[in-house]
Amino acid sequence: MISLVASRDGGTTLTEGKVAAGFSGKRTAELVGITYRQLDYWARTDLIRPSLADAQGSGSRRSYSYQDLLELKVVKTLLDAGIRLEMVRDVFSYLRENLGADVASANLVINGSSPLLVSGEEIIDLIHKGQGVLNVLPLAGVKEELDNAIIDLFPSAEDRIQATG
Amino acid sequence: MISLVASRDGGTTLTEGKVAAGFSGKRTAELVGITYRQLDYWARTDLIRPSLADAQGSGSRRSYSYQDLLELKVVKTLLDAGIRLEMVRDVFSYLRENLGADVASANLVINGSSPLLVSGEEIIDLIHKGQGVLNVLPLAGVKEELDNAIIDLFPSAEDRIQATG
DNA sequence: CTGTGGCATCACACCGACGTAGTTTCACCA
DNA sequence: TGGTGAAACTACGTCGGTGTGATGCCACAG
Repeated sequence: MISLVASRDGGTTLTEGKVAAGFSGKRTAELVGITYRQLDYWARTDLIRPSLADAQGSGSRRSYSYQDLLELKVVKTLLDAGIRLEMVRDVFSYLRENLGADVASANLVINGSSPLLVSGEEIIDLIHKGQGVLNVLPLAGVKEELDNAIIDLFPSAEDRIQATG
Repeated sequence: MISLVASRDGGTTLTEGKVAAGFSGKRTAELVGITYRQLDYWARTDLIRPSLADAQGSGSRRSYSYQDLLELKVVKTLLDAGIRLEMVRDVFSYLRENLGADVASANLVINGSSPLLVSGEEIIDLIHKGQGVLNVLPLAGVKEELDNAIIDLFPSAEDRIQATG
């Protein structure tokens, strides 16, 4: 399990120790590498909503958690791999129902519309018994890319990213 | 390498030994499990064209080879797995340029837009070094399903399907 | 307490990948 | 050697997933 203690949106200045409110919509899009329009569309259509503060009409602000960013990055990675958004929706709704929110390490394996979280060893079995298409995504790489993007934008926030699992 | 010696479209009757002209559009769609509209669209947009006889205007007939059916079934399987047609196009154009037409056994592995044909053992390496999404499709299963569909429609054609590799 | 920058929202357009319906034209059978 | 059924073609509609402004509105700075 991995968590970011503090982010750098809102807050009067770049004061150390300030626990910010999360990531704004625009910043989230930047960090994840998607357009604001995509982020907006995905929120409206219930793919991924900001867990810290949802929109409440014009002028309000969405606020995304670090966990949200991770999930968004997973979506983006799957899209880049040529997977349809519809399938991504199925995957996430399934994961949310059948697993905790700790979609963190391990590998995401998609077979049809029933995804799994498995270790590297277990994947081999799946391939040998493999019927149909197997989509394999190592989540560690996703986290790494995201953290690099964050550090790239906020160099001093480096120490705030802590590995707990 | 796997080849079907004779099919069962055209030809006066079900005469044994008759080497037919291939599979008609409608039959091809049935056997592969797609709609005629999809088959038509894919032909028009240069995804997969009938290699035995292309269309020559209204009233003409397309004629698909067994190899065509295999490729069409691969496309269908990838689509069912939630992969966008655009990615499928990239995969096939790459395979046609960098490999022979013997897209037969082995496993199809897609990493970005540069697919590979590898054995079961080699896949393990790819996963360990895995960056990004890996799409794995065992082609043996695809052929099996196609052959079953053909035998299902033409029971007496069973002996005409020969494995040569 | 108020002005305004920034964010959500809206309206419109667009493109790929088809579905549906109607039309044209050939291939094959009688 | 025709007729005709079936296959290719055309036209039009649709839906998801965006891009592109324009507009409305609130949160926060001052």
